[in-house]
Amino acid sequence: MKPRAGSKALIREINEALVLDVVRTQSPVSRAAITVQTGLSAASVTGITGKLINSGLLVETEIAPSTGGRPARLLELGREGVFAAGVRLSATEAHAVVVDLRGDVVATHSEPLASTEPAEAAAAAARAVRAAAGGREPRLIGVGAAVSGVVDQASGLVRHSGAMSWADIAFQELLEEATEHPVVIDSYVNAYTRGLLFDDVFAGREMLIFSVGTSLGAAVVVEGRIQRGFNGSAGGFAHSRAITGPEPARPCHCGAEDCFETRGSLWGMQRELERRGQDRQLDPDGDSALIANAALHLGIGMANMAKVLGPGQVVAGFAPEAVLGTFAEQTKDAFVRQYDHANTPPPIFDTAIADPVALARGAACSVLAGLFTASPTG
Amino acid sequence: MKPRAGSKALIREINEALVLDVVRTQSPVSRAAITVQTGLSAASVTGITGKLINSGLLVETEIAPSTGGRPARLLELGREGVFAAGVRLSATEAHAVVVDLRGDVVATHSEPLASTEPAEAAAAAARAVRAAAGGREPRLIGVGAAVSGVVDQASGLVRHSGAMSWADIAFQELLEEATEHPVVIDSYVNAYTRGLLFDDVFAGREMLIFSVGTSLGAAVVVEGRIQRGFNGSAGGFAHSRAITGPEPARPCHCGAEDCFETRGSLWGMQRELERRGQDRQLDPDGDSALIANAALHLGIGMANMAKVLGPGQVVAGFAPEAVLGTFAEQTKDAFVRQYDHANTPPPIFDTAIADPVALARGAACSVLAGLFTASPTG
DNA sequence: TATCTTTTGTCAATGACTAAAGTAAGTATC
DNA sequence: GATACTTACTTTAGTCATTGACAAAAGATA
Repeated sequence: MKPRAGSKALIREINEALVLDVVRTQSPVSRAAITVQTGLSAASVTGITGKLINSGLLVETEIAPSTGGRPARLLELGREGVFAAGVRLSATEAHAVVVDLRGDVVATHSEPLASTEPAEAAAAAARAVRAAAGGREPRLIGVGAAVSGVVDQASGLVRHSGAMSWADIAFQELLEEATEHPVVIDSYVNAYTRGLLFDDVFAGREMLIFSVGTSLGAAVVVEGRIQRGFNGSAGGFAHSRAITGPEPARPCHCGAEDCFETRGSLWGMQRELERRGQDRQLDPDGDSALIANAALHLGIGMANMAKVLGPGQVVAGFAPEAVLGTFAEQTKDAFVRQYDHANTPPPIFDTAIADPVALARGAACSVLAGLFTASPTG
Repeated sequence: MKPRAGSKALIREINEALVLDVVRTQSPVSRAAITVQTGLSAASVTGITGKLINSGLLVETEIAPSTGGRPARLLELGREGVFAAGVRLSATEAHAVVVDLRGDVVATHSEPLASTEPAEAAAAAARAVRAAAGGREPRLIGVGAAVSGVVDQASGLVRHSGAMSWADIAFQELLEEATEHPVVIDSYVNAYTRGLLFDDVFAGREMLIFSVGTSLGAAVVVEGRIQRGFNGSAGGFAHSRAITGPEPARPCHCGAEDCFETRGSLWGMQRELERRGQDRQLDPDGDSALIANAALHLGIGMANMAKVLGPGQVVAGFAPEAVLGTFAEQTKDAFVRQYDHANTPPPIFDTAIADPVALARGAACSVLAGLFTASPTG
């Protein structure tokens, strides 16, 4: 991100974002409290909140009981002023949600994909967004899209997506033309992370988020910002090498052997079943040994990555199809055992479900995040 | 880092830093060029450079040949306006350097340590700084310190240092009292990285820096900023688990087994010699197999970490005592072979020498960096 | 010499902030 | 019930960094 010169406009942007963020996290809140929290003068807060109320981003709701003087007039984020949309794109459907300024989902719509051809995918995504938005479309400030694969958000390119069979597709531009709204694209796991960051429970400043499903993904949050790395390729722990011991090596679709993806993903487990000559679906009960082995490798891999970055919190989001008996619990156990050896305290480890709505909502939250942080999106 | 409200002072800081950084990277440069580069108006550039010249941070040097109009009056960083000091602290000595605004070393001084007791270490460091600074001491804007171990720069605490036998020492405060200057502390590898970032050759925005010596260290640079992680514990790849195959497990001083530090560090190699009953120094020729094995593990570990973060550039800084035959070259070979499997292009891999002066200079550059970046030090 | 080009400096206007004073709307006290 | 006190918000006047417009400087060009 190229540095930007300071100007009065920048001051305003910073302070508006600051005020909005205080209201977001402490809603409902008085102007006096905003003054204290932001360090701005009371006069500035009056001016800034006035402008934000005019544009519908803030609303005055109740009047607080007096604490000995004039009672405070409490402010909250406006639920009707602006909206953001998010789409989660898979090979078969586009799942759209619309959220209000608070990140609450107010509408959803799902649209089938005729093909994974980029233009058709963008058209289907646009139809889904339009249907979900309905009469709110003029108040949409942008559309976020969660795409499977390696996504370079800065350039708007999908570098590589196995599920869609894409390579270097300018999907941001395609979707902007189809929806006629500003678009932000991101990978599944980064979109999911955005959603987590928007909620207070997971709003840690140093977090590591894993997505576990057909493939594996990881997102890195440092100082409250998602790190994307060179060309958006950060978090690619799926193709780090797992520690395998005496078991036979497993070839990975990437060309290497024994990547974590061959051990811990649904793809890897299914592949192992095939190798054993069993052409059937994974069975949580019958394949418990296979699942336990996957969980072990996943947990160890996650712990190794966690030790590199030292996050305060680790979240493992399991896709609905990856909820297999005690897979998640076993992964957590393996993580805790492996991390235990280090002399730094282990991070909090949470497991969660990463379903299509969570991904689409996360993508929408990427759009909202622009309002609450002044510096370029993080 | 808590968000800070926008104000005229902040704008000034941002723009002064912006101007200084343009001059730093493109010196010598005209005001007109600064106008283009920063996006500021010519009027602002006149005002800002005027103030910076007054305080000695900039100097007007030559006059450029005319390109058809009034010739430009070129600006450079002042060599005499301000200075920064850096100290590299080991168990036996404090090595201080003083650098000018351009990061060039103008003086060095080394002072022995009577003991590793924190107050004595701070006193020795202060003596070294004072001796190196001499008459420039009033123009010192701060002192940077590079300490072995896990350092939490934000709180100024050395969390853990094996070499010094420290745990949770408020060394920043001690050194501020001893030197009567503002102090920034950092780990060896982060300080070294600072120095690299100050030079154009290594000023990549996505880099991974490793230090290889008695112990191992890693620094993560994302978007041009050093990432410290939770409690400053980022980059701790030394105690990730190495992939070992059929060899016997090696216990690590941290309590775990087969950490990279047991394989790739001088400590690990020396320890392995002892295990074999050979109580002698490592021999580059006689122990070439041991060294080759260490290089292999190092290279693989570095490549795995690189794949997680996707840097554009990887630098391995070898301490002078870790220059052992072709150790560095073999490490690079192992890195390239391991990375080759991934479907992302491999980063540029450089090896370099990380000697005491490089570390001390890097620490000094941490201090200078505050002048060239407006946001809190990164 | 006159004109053009490029760089640098000056000045009034803009606007975002702050301090200080004022207004609003309650509670506490006699 | 009148007065004083508290707390919350608003208004006013003043400060200051940036900007656009213009002026001045200094050499090239014809």
